[in-house]
Amino acid sequence: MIRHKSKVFKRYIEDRGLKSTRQRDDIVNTFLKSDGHLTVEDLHMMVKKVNSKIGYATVYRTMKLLFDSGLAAERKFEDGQTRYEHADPGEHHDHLICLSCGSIMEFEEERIETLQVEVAKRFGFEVVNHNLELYGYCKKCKKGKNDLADQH
Amino acid sequence: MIRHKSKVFKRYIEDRGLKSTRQRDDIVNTFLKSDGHLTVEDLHMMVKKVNSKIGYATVYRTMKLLFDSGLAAERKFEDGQTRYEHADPGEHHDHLICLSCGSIMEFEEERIETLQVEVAKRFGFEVVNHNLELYGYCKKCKKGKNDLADQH
DNA sequence: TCGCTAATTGAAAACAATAATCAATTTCAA
DNA sequence: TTGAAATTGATTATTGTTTTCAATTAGCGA
Repeated sequence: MIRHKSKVFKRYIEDRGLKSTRQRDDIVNTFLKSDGHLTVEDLHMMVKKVNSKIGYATVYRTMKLLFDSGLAAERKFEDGQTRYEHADPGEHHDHLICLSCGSIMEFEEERIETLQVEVAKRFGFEVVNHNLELYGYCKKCKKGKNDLADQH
Repeated sequence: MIRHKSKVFKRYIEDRGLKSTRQRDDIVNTFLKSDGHLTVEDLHMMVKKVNSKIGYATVYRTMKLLFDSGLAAERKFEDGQTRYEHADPGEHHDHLICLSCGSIMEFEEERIETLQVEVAKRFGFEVVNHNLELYGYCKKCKKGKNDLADQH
């Protein structure tokens, strides 16, 4: 899987006359091996373990390339920091975000998608993509909150 | 309506020992008389017509107060600029955002809300609020796009 | 392999949106 | 009226991201 995506990236780079560099490889590999919703800061920290003198700017630039190549998805949640996650073609999901611990969960719900398209149609609107985030408290944090409340 | 909301704000201000000032009144009135989804920049421009020497910072601060008082809702779309719209208690809606002309339309779809809660329940997640934005092309811009495509 | 040109890098500066600082001004309760 | 506390506007700081630019590097062709 990673191998394949690596190839896709190399192909993307070659196709537009860009160059393959050590830094790009390190960043791409780190991203492909990772999991979750990572900020540029997260990625920079991770890549530095492999290649200690990689700069922030290079991470930003490479993540843009990964995004453009279709391998990464950019997510902008309410905290204002862009996060990157693996993008799988044809796949789409939305997020549950815990306001207490910050954990991010993914879900798919075809029926919501269907209704979105239906609503858009009412407006003569053509949907290209969408964001749906549910903010609240995850199972663990909700429990904590209730325990706390119980003490009163 | 505006009268009433004005009162709510005055009440809010008094209740926490804050002071009523000319600047705040000007900003609040401008916001209450406005319509749509306004950035701080929009609001600043509008308020300056009434009170030409109001600073940016005061607009930021007052919008925070309007938000805290429940009269304004903060929306963060993908362009990274916070927008404010009127908040009506108990009311909630989502947005259609045109990628071409930037127009923002509102919609309500109870069935989507219901499904959201249902999904959250599957995760043991307690939803506090949510964002749903559909990005794409509005009726007018879609038409323009097609007309353009027809020429080829 | 060498050399050259264009792409890339990292550091630093620039940017944009927002927040915090602070001296001067204003509000409002006593 | 007055004085403590809040507010203002200008400016500076901050945060996340992008751009600039001189130095380095990749990779094609000889």
